[in-house]
Amino acid sequence: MTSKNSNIEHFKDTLQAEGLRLTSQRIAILEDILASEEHRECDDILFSLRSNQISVSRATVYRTLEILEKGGFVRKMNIGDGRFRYENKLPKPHHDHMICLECGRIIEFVDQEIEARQVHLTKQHNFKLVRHIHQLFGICEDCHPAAANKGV
Amino acid sequence: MTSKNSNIEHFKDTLQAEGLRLTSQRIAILEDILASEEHRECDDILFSLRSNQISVSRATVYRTLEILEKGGFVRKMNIGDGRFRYENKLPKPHHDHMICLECGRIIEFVDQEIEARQVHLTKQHNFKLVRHIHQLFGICEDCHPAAANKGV
DNA sequence: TTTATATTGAGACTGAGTCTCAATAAAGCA
DNA sequence: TGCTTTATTGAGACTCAGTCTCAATATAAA
Repeated sequence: MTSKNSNIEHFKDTLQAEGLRLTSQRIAILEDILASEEHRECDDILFSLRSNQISVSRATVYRTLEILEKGGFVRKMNIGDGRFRYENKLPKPHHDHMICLECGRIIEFVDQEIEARQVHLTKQHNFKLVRHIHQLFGICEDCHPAAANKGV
Repeated sequence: MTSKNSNIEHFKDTLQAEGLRLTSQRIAILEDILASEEHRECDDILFSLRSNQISVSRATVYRTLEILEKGGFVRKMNIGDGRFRYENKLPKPHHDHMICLECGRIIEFVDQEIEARQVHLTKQHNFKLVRHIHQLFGICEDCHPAAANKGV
């Protein structure tokens, strides 16, 4: 609760710094995102709000998501299927994703060696690294039970 | 020339194996792709064909690109800007991409350590790795000349 | 040739996301 | 508190890449 409130406070500050207003829609959207650990697309968020009797327009969700992304509250990601997903970014360190091609499940991972190699490689090309996308597509253990039984 | 013809032969075989027909449009599209080392979107290919007085419909380009992708002639990639790009894949080993946020330039790279870590990480999660996307976004040396002058 | 059927082109359609604009609601001020 | 200014909202029009439809055409095999 305290942390939730501090997030709302932080959001309020972010808005104020940009001359934006704190509206009930924006708070509702932020709270919905903070309450989820999933990687959801706009409509998932919209339907989640509606299931809580909160009616917001799709345009407002997109608009708020943009503000939240710029403010570092949300991470916008693209897994190549033509839709963007958004994940709660607040308490999380950087990570990349494994994506199951069968069930869509997303597993987060980080690897310091890979991170270091990226820096090394970009330096070699005199390329200023700003951000990266690293996605491993495959089949998760729930979707290939035979292999799962062979043990890790 | 010989290699180009062998590619067309290979394409012919691929089509035959699937019960598909060899049409002038399909050959023209494949030849255009083989002649380019760029990462182009559909319309780039379409305009390139037109500049050679070859008129093909956009739908046919998309349809052929799909066949070429399945046949391993072409790699379809998504750099997150809402459009797909296609690159000639034929003589090339696997590689990933650095993408300049300013000029759109694409630099190819491979790193065996990263490849190995990916395998290692997916094994840890009992995840069957099928393919991956690794994109490093940043500013290429042509777009930050000051930094370039400081040397590599 | 003829025939069966895959392919093509033109344009309608789809779907995610953006834009427009009148109505509404924050926020600062009297 | 009420007033005023102006940011925000919602609804739906719009955009744009990509897909689908279907009649006309072209390929491949007989």
